[in-house]
Amino acid sequence: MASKERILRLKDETRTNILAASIAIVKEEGWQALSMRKIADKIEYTAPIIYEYFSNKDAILNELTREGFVKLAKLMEIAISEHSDPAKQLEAMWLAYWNFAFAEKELYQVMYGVEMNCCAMANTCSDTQITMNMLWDKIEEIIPAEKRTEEYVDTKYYTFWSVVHGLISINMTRKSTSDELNKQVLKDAITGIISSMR
Amino acid sequence: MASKERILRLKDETRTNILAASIAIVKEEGWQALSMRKIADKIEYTAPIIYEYFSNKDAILNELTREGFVKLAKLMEIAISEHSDPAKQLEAMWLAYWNFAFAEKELYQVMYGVEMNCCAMANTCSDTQITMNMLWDKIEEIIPAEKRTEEYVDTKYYTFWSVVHGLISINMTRKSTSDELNKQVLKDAITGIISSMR
DNA sequence: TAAATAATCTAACACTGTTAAGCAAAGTTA
DNA sequence: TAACTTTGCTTAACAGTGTTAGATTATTTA
Repeated sequence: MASKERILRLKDETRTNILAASIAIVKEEGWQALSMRKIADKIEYTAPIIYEYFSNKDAILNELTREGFVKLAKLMEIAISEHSDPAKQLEAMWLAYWNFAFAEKELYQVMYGVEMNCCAMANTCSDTQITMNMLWDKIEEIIPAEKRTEEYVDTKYYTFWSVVHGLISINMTRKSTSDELNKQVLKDAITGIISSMR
Repeated sequence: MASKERILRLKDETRTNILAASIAIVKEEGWQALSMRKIADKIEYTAPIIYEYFSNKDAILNELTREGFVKLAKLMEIAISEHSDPAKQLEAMWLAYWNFAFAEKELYQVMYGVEMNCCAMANTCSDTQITMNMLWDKIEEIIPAEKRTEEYVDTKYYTFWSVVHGLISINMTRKSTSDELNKQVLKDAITGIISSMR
């Protein structure tokens, strides 16, 4: 009787173990090192066993993504509960989002498709720099002389870059949003930041 | 005499062909489908030949990244040349950046490590939605009633998300920037957008 | 104890990046 | 012209990947 429950509990446990082993491997060696055989090794089984719990590797990644979103939602609820003013709440929520991204870096990566793969973007090659410098210089030019410190230019530069790159990569990973909305957000952000500079 | 030059030119040509074949494959089937053997097939050689032009697969990706930055820099110079007012120039530069990202989607992906790998973020699962809704609702709450249209909330929501996600993913791929600067940009952006809402 | 079922593993397939060995044509030298 | 060297390219292999089918072992049931 109860043995059935025990078995079910055990099955559930190895399912959890698979996920835990996966995230552990990723934390140790990065996403590109995650393989079915390595997971199997860690849970002391052979690879085909995993397919009785997940239909394929993507299913594991999907489940980790789901767990990531659940965790994030919980953190946001906490953030809300710690303030009463809505504006403060919103700010705390975004801060929670930010902190989550770095506290659970690996989860954030699989949730939002950041880097994961290839070449590590090591590229500090000169060509990478050119574009940056062009933008940086132009921003510096616009900022009135009395405000023009390196720090200030840096801040504005990163703000620009973040909003534009963010909008782009959000659009690339989930392609739902309308072009109208994108252009709107983009224009708003650009003109907003520009006007804030002077 | 001249035959040496011809041969060198041919060598250069197959180098170019390798890069062209690579980007063609990626455009047809995505980054995860890019393999050495497929490239070799396309240039009508066998795989080991590629290693006489590039030390490994990463080197190909690096070269494509470099080419991407060169292209982007050129587009930005054009953007500058088409305006005289610095603010307009800067705006045109960011628009050029934006347009480049979608015109040369594959290059942008390898340049900035967007998605590339895995599971395509298909995830329209409910858990994904929860976080979004929490933020969306809170934003809606803050916006004064007279401005509160769905479009307006959407715009603000995406602006928020873009700047935060952008800042995060920039930090994850190139980990140079200081925490000070990050917090500064983040706080500035959040409070800036919040104050712009009401 | 024997049959049936569940749990697990081995072996294999078709791929991946990468390297070493070999072949055949071309160029160089005697 | 004959022998030698270099070049261009291929085949074969290694170790790894995700995934599946079949065999094997262990457990439960009759």
